[in-house]
Amino acid sequence: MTNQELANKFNILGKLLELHGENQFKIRSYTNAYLNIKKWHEPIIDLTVSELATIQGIGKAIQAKILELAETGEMQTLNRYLDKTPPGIVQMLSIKGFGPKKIKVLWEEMEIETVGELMNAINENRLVNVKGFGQKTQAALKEQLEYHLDSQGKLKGATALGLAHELLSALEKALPKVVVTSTGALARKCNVIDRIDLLTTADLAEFSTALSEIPGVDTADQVLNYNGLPVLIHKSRPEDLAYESVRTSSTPEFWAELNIKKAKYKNEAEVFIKNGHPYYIPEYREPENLPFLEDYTGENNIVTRQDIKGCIHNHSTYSDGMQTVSEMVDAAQNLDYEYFVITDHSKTAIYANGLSIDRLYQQLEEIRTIDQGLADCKLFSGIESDILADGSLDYPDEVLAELDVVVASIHSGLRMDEKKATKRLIRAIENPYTSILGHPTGRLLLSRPAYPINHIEVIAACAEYNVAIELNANPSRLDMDWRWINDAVSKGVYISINPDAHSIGGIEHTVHGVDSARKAGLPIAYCLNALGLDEFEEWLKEQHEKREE
DNA sequence: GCCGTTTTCGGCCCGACTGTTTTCAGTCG
Repeated sequence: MTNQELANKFNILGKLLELHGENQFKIRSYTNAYLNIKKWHEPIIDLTVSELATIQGIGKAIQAKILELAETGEMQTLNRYLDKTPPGIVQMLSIKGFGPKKIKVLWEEMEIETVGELMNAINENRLVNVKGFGQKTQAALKEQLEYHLDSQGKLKGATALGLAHELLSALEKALPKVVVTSTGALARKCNVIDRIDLLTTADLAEFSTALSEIPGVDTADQVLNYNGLPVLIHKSRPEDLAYESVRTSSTPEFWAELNIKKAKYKNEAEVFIKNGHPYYIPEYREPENLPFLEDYTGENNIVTRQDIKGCIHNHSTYSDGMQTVSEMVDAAQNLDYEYFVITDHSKTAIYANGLSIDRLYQQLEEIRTIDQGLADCKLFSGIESDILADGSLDYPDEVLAELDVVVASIHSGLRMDEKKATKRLIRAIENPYTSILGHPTGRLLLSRPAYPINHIEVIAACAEYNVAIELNANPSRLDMDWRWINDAVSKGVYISINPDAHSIGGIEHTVHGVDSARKAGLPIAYCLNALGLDEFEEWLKEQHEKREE
């Protein structure tokens, strides 16, 4: 059990207690335990009682519950509360903008116990008369609920890729002589996936038998699924494999545009070349790329993980990271990064232990000392500065001037219309201290929609003010969306593929960002952190000159 | 439920934002 999974148990327990009107401070204790467990630097589940006791906010009762989870995988207290709460109510707890207090009111006063009943009540305009609710709350809730329902049955790309990988390994073991590959949205490395597509030359009956014997595969519910994700099998004759591989991995719109003749081909590349196309990598086979086919630079010019030389936007224990600056940069050095940028949260991000000016200076000194001791990796200073409501940054200019890199991001006040959000972002982009615009739309895939922005205007502003745009590589964000990359590249804007790492393990989120960037065929030359150290320092010099103009 | 003691129980307590209120409650990052 990972710390995140363990922490989630206490988070849900806290929310359930709140639903059932328990003591506020008890609830706070569980919520504290959730926060502390989530960001602990080693696996909590392996710790002994005396080790657990050293963690702030973990007292006797919570120690016992962790031990119980370690031994049995269950927590009786949690089970008891789950038993006396309708599943629909538990489900509602995961809808953003809708907390235990509001759910409790609806449950007790309206006797709403399922998501369907909730949707009905909203559609019949019945929530506006409930105390504490009103027109706006009802409308916001409807929006969140629709997003929530739309997210059901879907997985983030990184999670689905992991699942598919397991399934393929098991299949290869069971059927060593036949070809099985993933195709469809998995092959395109989509950000969100709702189905596993497999392509095989196996006999279907034999394949189905092998499949049904793999743990996690369920055929009972009409639709074949693996751990809840539907599985679709595409059958190919061996001689059609290359053709079928391109066909099934392309979206129908992209495939139609290609006009491929049905014939025998040796491999995917031949399918494209013999039909007068460059080899389009699987990730790229999306309709949104059709208007930009002329800009396709070819497989060898598209960014890969190996091209990424620097690691920008990382957190440490100074704010909400799990590891120290020194531990983080050591890990980066082991991964052969040429440079590493620490950008902890700024002072407004109180929830994330954002840095006061004093602590920022303290960290700056530490960064400079550590950097002097590094042989193969350059450590830069930075900040992830909150963009405040009016678009200004979070520290005075003379403080920002001390830093190598400023990533400017919005973390609060997310409910904005397009006009307000665009204006707020552009004001931050115009700030001469801003070097990179962080996660431009604030989306959390499958959990929180993006706030709307006019991305054309935002990208144009980045071009004008020489600001790079982040592609946040956290699999929950992947923001900016890859669909906007073609426009950014055409305007000469650098894309920075940043892990937003909060732990050593988070550093390699970078691969998911690369997957997403490849969907737009991002050329290496337009990826900021594909620059080598010398070129990156040149770019920093430009950034700093901007400050003096 | 946790913490920190004046060692046996009282205090604990993000701030911004929003929408509902008419001074506050709920939710979020």
